[in-house]
Amino acid sequence: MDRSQIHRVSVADQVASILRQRILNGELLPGTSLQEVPLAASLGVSRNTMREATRILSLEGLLKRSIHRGVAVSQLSLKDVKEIYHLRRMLEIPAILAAKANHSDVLPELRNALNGYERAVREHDWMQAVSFDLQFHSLLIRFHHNRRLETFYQKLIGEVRMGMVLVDRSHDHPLGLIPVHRKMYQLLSAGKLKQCAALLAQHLDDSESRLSRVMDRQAAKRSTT
Amino acid sequence: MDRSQIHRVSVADQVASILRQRILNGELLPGTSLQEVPLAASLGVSRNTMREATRILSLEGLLKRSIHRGVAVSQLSLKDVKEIYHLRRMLEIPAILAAKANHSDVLPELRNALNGYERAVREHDWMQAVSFDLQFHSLLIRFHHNRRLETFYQKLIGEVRMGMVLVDRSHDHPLGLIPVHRKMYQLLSAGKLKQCAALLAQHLDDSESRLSRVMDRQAAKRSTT
DNA sequence: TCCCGTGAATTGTTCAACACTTGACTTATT
DNA sequence: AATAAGTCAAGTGTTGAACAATTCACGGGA
Repeated sequence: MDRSQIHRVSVADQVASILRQRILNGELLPGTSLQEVPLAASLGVSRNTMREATRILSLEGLLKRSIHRGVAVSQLSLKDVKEIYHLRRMLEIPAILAAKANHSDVLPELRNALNGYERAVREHDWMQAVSFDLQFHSLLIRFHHNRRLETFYQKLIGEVRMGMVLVDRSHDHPLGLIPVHRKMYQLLSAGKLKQCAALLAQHLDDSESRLSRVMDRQAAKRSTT
Repeated sequence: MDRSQIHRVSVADQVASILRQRILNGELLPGTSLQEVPLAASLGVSRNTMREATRILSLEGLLKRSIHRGVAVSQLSLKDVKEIYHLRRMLEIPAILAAKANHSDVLPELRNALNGYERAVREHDWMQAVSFDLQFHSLLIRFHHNRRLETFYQKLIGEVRMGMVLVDRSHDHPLGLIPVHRKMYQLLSAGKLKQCAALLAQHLDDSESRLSRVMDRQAAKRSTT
């Protein structure tokens, strides 16, 4: 076997990563059900390994496991969106307010995410724009300096992303929102934390209603099918 | 095999529950390493099932998995305690402040936990006192009305508990803290949310320093062994 | 139409084998 | 004696095949 690169991680973890990526990229749409045998075969791993991988993803919330009925890509409901954005507000806004000048090591990374975001929007690369958008927000959470919080938030972001990639299909590109991130970055680096927090709150409201609209449309489409 | 009880849940989940309970009860102390074969045999399940179970618990943070070196019960470091209590403050205090009279369905349950706690303390049943204490705090989180938050918080509480059961061995029973929960309950049901929040903040500080002390002692003991 | 067997398909679980790592122990070299 | 290299057993990682248990769709009978 090849295995050129160092495999410090187990095959099960690698399989989980591959599936995670497919889900977050929108290759596997919410509701898609996954069958163990064909999927394991297609990736060249055993069924047991595939089961470990799906176990991981179901604990992350990306897959939903129904006993004796297999796993399927999770579907966000409107209630889920509400819950997630409640949490985003609860976590991101205090993060901004906790951003002291002393730990400004995050700023360059925010700058980076911002640049990537703006470039992606210019090039109409929606998927990448989503990536950088969410990366920007993840970086904000870093101001809390709390590893557990970061992994929890990352899980939330994964769920959000699962919904956001559907926006592409809804032709509802929020191109008008481009300047918000830039503005937030400017306020943040100027130390105007309260203003930045206010802007963020507003931005999250926008984002939530946009995502809700998409989920609603999806739900309607499903019920007619 | 017996299997009298209804198994709506998979065996792997049941095994995970059993191990979780053992860890949270202090039967399996932090640092204990678990071997797949004997453990699986002792519970009468296959190695694969045991692996799924340990996978679950390691994603919950109760077990730590080192590739090719097996799993061990997680050890809380002082940094972990700090992180966890940072989060507890961040989540519990706003929960209190969000406690409106309109959803007071939690109050009776709080009352219940309170009674159980006080009884356990009177009877010097430390383990049960810890259970009711943590249940009380978990109920506070319910004021957020957010399922994701509750499961996340539950994970944190699991980690806290893993440390708290060590207190028993340290002979550091915080019996002087008995009235705090009662007082918090009274303030809460009287609608004096700000006062309650302030008391909670203080209580969390106490709790954190007590736990830190225990972890410190444990770490010292480990280094001399 | 409704209810109930029946059976194929799929998941849940077990078992046995082999591959790969690790850590301790042994041996060789200086 | 100290250190490095080699050896080996124990344990985890992964596989493949088998069987058990459950679900769901299908079709026969009241």
